[in-house]
Amino acid sequence: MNVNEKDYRKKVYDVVSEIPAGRVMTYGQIAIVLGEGYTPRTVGYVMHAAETENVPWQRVINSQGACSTGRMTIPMNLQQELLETEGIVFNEKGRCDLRVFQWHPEGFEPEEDIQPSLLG
DNA sequence: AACTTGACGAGGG
DNA sequence: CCCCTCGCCAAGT
Repeated sequence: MNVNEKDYRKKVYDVVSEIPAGRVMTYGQIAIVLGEGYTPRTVGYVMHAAETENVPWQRVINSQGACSTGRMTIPMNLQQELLETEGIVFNEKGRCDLRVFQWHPEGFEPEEDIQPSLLG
């Protein structure tokens, strides 16, 4: 039997559902985790419908640490406000520090490249 | 079936 | 740093 075509989106929602409060993932990162067939753009395309799904859609932001919901149906400040409620800090340019807040699923942890001095 | 449109991202200037 | 260009691929027209 053929697999449900909606499975393409479901896989994205599954990953998003794993993001804990107070952490974020980027569109590109999710595309890498899901592998072939997924690109940052298609992940974004899936996410535009996520507001009606039962997933923490607000925890997905762009690679610069900023919210991309600007001109869409969602007010751009709503996403940021929700994340700030979870403890994420944004600077005056609307960007947060991914070195601090980015979530890495199991099996996708980064190498120890991070300089502790940068976190202070 | 062809063309356009994105909640994107890397790289060059 | 900011700005622009190009690649990416599902969906809508």
